[in-house]
Amino acid sequence: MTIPGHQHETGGCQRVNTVLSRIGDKWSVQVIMRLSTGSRRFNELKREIGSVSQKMLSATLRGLERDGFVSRRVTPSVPPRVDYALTDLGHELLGPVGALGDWAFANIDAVEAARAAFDAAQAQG
Amino acid sequence: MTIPGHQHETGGCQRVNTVLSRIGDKWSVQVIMRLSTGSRRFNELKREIGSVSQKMLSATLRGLERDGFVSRRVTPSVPPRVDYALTDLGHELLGPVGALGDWAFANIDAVEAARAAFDAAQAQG
DNA sequence: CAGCATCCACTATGATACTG
DNA sequence: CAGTATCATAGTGGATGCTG
Repeated sequence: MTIPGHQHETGGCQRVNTVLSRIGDKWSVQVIMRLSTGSRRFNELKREIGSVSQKMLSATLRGLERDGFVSRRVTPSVPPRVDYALTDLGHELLGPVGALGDWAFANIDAVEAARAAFDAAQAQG
Repeated sequence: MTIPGHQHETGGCQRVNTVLSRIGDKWSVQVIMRLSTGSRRFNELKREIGSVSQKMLSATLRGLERDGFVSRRVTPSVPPRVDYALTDLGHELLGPVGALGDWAFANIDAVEAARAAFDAAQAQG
């Protein structure tokens, strides 16, 4: 992406976008950050994140598992036990995602100020 | 984001997520990458991206402008001329976004292989 | 040229109830 | 505990036609 245009030959832009979309969805980054400190059970994650619904946590985990970022280990006991953890690929992803998150966190004030200024200009003009 | 949990005190996670969501949306990164090489007019961008609709390009640019990543300069002529360019903040964003894009591009084969394996396991199991 | 307005299909998210 | 199934709703994205 540092050399604009160089990946269009192979349709790389659209393919890469499927990964960026997962990063941008509502819960994936939350889950990845939680798992960065160790594996978690389903309801552990749900409690920690708090505001996520069962359905969305389930869907998010399935998406991350499908992409190869998260592993799912089932212990067939009663009650059942399922542990989620980052794969090697998931840990690698943590690098650039963390950098983007850090940047966003460092600049969130500037972004929110820009939004406020824009909205004010709209309301007035 | 490298120190999990440290930004929850100020609700940073939710606020940061609004930035990540913009990165994850369908057209923002495309537009940012195009503008990284210089300013563009509306229809220039539309032609270059190709598959984007007028409505979505318009909405994407307005969103990026609102967040302070893109500037919009109007030349009141006939026909009208509008030039879009990255702001300083937009150029800074290019760093982490480019890194994530590079990572995604470098690992897209692994991700697609994981997807294929997952889908095959589903179809069979 | 650079858009906005309208209508429509599809998706994402959530609330609730149920299951092995 | 760890989900799936169902229903309801809000938002996204696209097609088309119109405007200054």
